[in-house]
Amino acid sequence: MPTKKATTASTDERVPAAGNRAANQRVDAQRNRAKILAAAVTAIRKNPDASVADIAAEAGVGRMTLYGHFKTRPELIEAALVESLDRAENVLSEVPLDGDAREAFSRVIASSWRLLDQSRALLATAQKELPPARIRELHEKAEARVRSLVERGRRDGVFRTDLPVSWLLATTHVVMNGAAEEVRAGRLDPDDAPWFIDAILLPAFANAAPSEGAL
Amino acid sequence: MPTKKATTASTDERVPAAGNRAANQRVDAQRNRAKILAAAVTAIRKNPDASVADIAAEAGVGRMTLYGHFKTRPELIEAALVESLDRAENVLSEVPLDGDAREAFSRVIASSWRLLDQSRALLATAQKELPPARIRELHEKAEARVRSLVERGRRDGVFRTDLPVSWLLATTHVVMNGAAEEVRAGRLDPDDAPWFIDAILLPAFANAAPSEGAL
DNA sequence: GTAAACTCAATCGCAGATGTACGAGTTGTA
DNA sequence: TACAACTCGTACATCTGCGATTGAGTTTAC
Repeated sequence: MPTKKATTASTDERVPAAGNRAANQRVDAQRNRAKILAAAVTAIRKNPDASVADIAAEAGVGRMTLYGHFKTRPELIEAALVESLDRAENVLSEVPLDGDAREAFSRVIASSWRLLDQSRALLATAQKELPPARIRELHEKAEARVRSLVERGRRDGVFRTDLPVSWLLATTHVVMNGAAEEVRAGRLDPDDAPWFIDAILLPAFANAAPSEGAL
Repeated sequence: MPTKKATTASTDERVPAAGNRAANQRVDAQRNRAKILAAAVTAIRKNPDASVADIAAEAGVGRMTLYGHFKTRPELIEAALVESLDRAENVLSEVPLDGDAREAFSRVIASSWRLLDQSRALLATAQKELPPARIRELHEKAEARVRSLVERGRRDGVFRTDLPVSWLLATTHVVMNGAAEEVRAGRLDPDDAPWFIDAILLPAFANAAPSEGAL
């Protein structure tokens, strides 16, 4: 019996944010834990198939030290994803969403696209090893933010209503990912990326002008 | 000593396209070869990490039969990709590119996006196992077709010129992939997909109308 | 200063994939 | 019909990754 599902509803007190952690964990252990999580993100970005040993090496700790903090590989991946999304949430919650929906949308994009670039390799890995429900759950907060913004833009009459919101969100997602890919390939300057994304998405999402009509 | 590299410089005459193949290969062998190539595409689409054994099973042949046709896994992947792109090329070469650039663009999209969906998993796998130069080489034909169309649209004044062509092509690519992803997730009807893609890309690529300006 | 917590190297068993070797059965072709 | 080509199962060697254990040494906390 693989004992695989011991992790699901385990009484592991380390996963929830913080507070009880400092009580029984030594400071160097906490440091190593943080180093490992950061290393997971960067190692997987370099090589999506990075092994646990690769991540440990990237973190500068022994493989067994890593296993001391994370019993299994999926547990490590999940913790890294949670941490990554938490940081993203902190950044995004600072972005003001009021005013013109188009301008707010641009602000969100400018703040989002780099974060997305950093964690998308990790996300792809997580999708292979974590249950899809867990993935969705972790992404809901970030997606809800953009969704409500787009919906407001539609109510305000500046965003088109002839396409489903889900398709507009999906488009936003892939265009940002595409920009990240172009940057990586050296065909796009990172500083230009937010503008390039805006230049595609704003006309694409705009409510059709009465003069030109569709197309 | 593992004697691993005895295979490297073999004088295998089977790789080059065709012509000498029918001469010394039996018809059932050719059929099996075709079955294997088709199976590679579908198996990898189902599971991007499909093993050689998985592909052989999907093809309904033994693993050793597969190895009789393709000495190594990369050789199999490359052959499958070449075959897949060849079929795509056959379809796309039928699409008329004259007339209004926007309409021609829509026609290309309508013909492309399903093909792209079918081979994108294979492409992702190939990118892990084949040298990048080879990948680029195989894609040049298809990309050149769309590129020249976009460039003509710019000369005709219907497509915008304030963004690099490479970014427009990259956007086209990711939006089509996004549509494929939405279809797979069940959030988008396959029959609607071409229209949804058009609805995003045509306004995004349109030369800015003088009445509304740059939004 | 002592005990507990932590780090980490070495080693093992297990599983899965690739590629090779052998060999016997089957089928197309001349 | 007879031969060569082809199929394909079994078995094997190799490699890689995961996860566990042992048994140290080292650092932190009390």
